[in-house]
Amino acid sequence: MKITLKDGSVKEYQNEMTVIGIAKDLSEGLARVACAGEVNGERVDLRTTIDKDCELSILTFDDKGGRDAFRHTTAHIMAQAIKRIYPNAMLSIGPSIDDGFYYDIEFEESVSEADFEKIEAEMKKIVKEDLPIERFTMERKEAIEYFKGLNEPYKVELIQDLPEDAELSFYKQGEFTDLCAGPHLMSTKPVKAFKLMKIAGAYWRGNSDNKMLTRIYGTSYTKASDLEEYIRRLEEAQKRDHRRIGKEMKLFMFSDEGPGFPFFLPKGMLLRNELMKYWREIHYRNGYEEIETPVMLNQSLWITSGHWDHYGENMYTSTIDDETFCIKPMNCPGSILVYKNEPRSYKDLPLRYAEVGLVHRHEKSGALHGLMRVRAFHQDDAHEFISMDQVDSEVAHIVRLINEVYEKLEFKYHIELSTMPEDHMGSLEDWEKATEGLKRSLENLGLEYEINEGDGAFYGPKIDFHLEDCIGRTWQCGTIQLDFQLPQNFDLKYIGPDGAEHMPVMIHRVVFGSVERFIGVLTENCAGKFPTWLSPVQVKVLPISDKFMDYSKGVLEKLRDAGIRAELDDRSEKIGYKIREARLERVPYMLILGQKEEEAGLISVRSRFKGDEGQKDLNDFIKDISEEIAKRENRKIEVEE
RNA sequence: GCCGAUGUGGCUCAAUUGGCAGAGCAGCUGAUUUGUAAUCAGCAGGUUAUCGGUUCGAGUCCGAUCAUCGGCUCCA
Repeated sequence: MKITLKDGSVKEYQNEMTVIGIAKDLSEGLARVACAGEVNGERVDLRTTIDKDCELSILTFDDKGGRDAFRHTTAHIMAQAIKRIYPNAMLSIGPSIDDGFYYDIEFEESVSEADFEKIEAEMKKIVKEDLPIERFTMERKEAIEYFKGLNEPYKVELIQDLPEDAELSFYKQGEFTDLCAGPHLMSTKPVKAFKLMKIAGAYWRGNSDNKMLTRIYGTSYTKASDLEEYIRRLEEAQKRDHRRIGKEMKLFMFSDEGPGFPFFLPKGMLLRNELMKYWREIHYRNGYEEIETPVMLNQSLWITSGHWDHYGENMYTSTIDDETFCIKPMNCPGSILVYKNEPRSYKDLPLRYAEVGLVHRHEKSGALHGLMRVRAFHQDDAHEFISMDQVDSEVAHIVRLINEVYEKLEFKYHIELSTMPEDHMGSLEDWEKATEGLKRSLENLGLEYEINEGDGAFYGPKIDFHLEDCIGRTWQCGTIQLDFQLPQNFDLKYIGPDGAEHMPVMIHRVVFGSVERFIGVLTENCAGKFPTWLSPVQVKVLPISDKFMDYSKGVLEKLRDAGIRAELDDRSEKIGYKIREARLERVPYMLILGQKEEEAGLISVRSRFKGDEGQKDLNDFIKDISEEIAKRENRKIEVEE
């Protein structure tokens, strides 16, 4: 048989071979680090026998497939350890994930992180026992009886839900056997470096009507040093947490009196206002007109829009003169009222109404997360009224706009297309038409996207833009939603070139999403070192001693006259101390002023980008920094921090 | 909302089996007048999240509530 390897070379063997056998034949070194194999694109065990021509890759920990096998084996080791300590624990599922693995387990007793130590100790023993891992299959009936006998109801349910003809594979290591598709390592021995990370509740099958199981997260590496490096990286990432930086830089705060309601502090307001100034410029340039609609509107409006039906329990309400008013959770009905305020013509389309609206949504207490998930936030919304044949060009127009903003701020993002949810309005036909329209637009633009089945808005499918936070969680920011429902509910019309009435299509879209969330992501992306144009304080003036205070005040005044956000550190402290503090405040530029500068009529510039930039003429500096700000440059940091 | 954890000056954290609530930083006052990541000294700052209980005695033990953190569910 002929085996085609990853590098394209072909190996020939007379007899059948196992994957590990071929690996050994290729090199002993490779065999030692091999975790799994991939035969014609399908992941297999190292113990799998190959008896015909195929393409084969040997997967190591450096390959995703190898890493998955390694972590999955670690999950089994953890489960085995847990069954030794808690014989009555019932196992459900335990997959590998991006940076480790987890196992969902029902415990009789309450287990907490305090128990990790003894579980890890037992895991160490299992690794040391060097248990060979064997794979075998069982008949469905036999398998069900087997797990019933072990009192593993979740396993029984998993088997029962598999198709009748599915092959049921099992992995056995020592006294422990688990239902598992594999692949797995050859033995427990290579799992040298592992750590249980956290414990959390997780609903069985991800359904909140089901029982909550205990999920234990862990991770593992082939070397202890890699595990340490991973933990160190996590700690580094935590320093970028926007909640921490927001506190350090005095950008925003929260109070027990308003859970989920952010307070913006002076420095945070400067940042937000700059961001919105930029937003208004690009929206004006892209043909948007800004409006503002009321924060509260009569409940009847929300009944017509469908929000009351689909979302009522998350809306804040108030009673005024015996009538119920709802605090808006979205801006769209307000925009619709503006649309209906006058007769519309096809010549008005696309009509783009932008609104930075303050919306309130009663998010569940457990869902709140810093600025990322709040109960009151500003949506940089726009509602567009277009004709059916403008869908493609308008979606492309918006995608380009979002892309421009994300690139300006150097964000990485991925796109998801979300389709019809169970709880929805409107006909299947409309949904298909809208979904196809969005797909077509993305494909015309040549953009990659994932499909997120059933995750659309109740009134239409959507394109979502997801940004990453400091520890790799993704947050939906930009979104483009196509809507045929609200125009119907509100009986929207425009007069076409044929003189007849037509119904417009609505697009709901945001670029930042929630301004608050966007600031959170932005903060974590740059670790608080905002580009100069967004920095709350752009220049800090630092006199060497009080003797140079007058000169420094003159410099400060000139900076401020030029529209630069500058502050003076007028404390009687040493220069090293003032520099240290300005750096902790993440101020991009420091001007150090002493005898030399005053005598020469110059300034000494120290920046976060290049460190000491030497002496300069103040007017030259103002010219340079003003240009950097006006162009909204993202100046690169060239010095070691 | 659910599971688990946490809550002590503005911030970061101490406080032995239940036994006098403490430190550093920040703040204030004074001295120092400083050349590129922390000058020195003094002062002030607390109903230990809130409410209740056990106890001679509670930051510590128990219960409830609130908030926060990590997940799960949810996110129109």
